Amino acid sequence: MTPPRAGLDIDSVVAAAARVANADGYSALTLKRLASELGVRSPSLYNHVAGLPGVHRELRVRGLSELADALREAVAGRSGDDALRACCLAYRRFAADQPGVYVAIQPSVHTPETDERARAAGEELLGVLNDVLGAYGLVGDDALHAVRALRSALHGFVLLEQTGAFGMPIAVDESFDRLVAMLAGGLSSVASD
Amino acid sequence: MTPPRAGLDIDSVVAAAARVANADGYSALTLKRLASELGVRSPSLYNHVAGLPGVHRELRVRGLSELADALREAVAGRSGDDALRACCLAYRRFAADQPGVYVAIQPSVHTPETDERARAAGEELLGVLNDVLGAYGLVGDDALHAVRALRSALHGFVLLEQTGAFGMPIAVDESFDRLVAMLAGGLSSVASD
DNA sequence: AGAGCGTAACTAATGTTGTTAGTTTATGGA
DNA sequence: TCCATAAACTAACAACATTAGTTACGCTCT
Repeated sequence: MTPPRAGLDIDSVVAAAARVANADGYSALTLKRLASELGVRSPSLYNHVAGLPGVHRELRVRGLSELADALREAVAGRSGDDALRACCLAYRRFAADQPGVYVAIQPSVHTPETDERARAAGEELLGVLNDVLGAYGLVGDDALHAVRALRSALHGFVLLEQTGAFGMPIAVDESFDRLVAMLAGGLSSVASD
Repeated sequence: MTPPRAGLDIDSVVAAAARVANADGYSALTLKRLASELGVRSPSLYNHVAGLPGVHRELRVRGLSELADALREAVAGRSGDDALRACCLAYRRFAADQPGVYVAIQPSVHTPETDERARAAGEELLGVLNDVLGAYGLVGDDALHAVRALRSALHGFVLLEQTGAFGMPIAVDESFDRLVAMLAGGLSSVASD
């Protein structure tokens, strides 16, 4: 029979979790579904991850890390408005390509941040954003507020788009372009004060 | 004994749902929890709402309507940047005061928009935002893109704040003020083109 | 090559939740 | 006062996560 020794490991489990979450939504990511995806019974997954919360944690860490990589790569060799724009596009593309993983990345209200790897990956991500804003000459509080504005705008747009809150998807690309332009303008005006 | 005729109706159920969601998070809103909150067994709730999905729908409709009211009230008698700022503050306050309801308001990816009342309440909300932006002289596509930018920024900020994604809550009020100022500036510059 | 051990898979069983079906009984209107 | 309606109940079932205990593959070491 097939079952004995399916050859799973953490990576293959997390990869399957990403597939399921991206295809059918984060809430469809159950152990049963994940197990069937891998040709295995659900208890077997406990040999590789710490239950469903463990799957969520692993997916979050992997997602944060991948997103940070994607942004870093998009920004490489650019600076100023050019870097900002590339960063924003890459951010949106990531969320569009991996909607389930993007949801998995988000911290939940009632679980502060217990995982060290997730914290580190989050720092990594913030670091990239800070580098992008560095070109605007923002330091101290200005940089803090700017990165919050950037994150808010990106996160909000991506989430609204993903949930279909914009209604008919008319000219969404154009809307995003204008949002990015508004951010660029806003950051420049703060920097020049 | 207490049980016979507890005197429930849809409103009391939805109100209890809001209490639970706000206090312990949206995911803590289970029928069991809700029933115990109301001094009743879970099947009894089916006399008033269509199961857990029904609770979610009702809470969403009520929340959208309340938010629209709050924004309309905040904006009343104001215009321009003044109205925009009041609107943003009210939006953020609503999310802070009723975090669980705010989550309930969001559409989910895999359920387009089947409820007519929710659709109407959503339109209502959009109407208020459009009115606020009306003062900037935005029409047609400009208005569409502007309202999307406004929603993105507000939604993103509120969600990041709510989930604690900003880390230490340092100067969050100041961050919000600057975001609103950036929006006001961005809208003015678009309008004057 | 064969024995032995670690580990990945399994089955069985439990607790929680959502849900349905069927039953009882309070309450308001004839 | 009686009865029809509706609001509560109990009982039972299905889906899921999880734990405990069992089986058997496959690598390593002689």
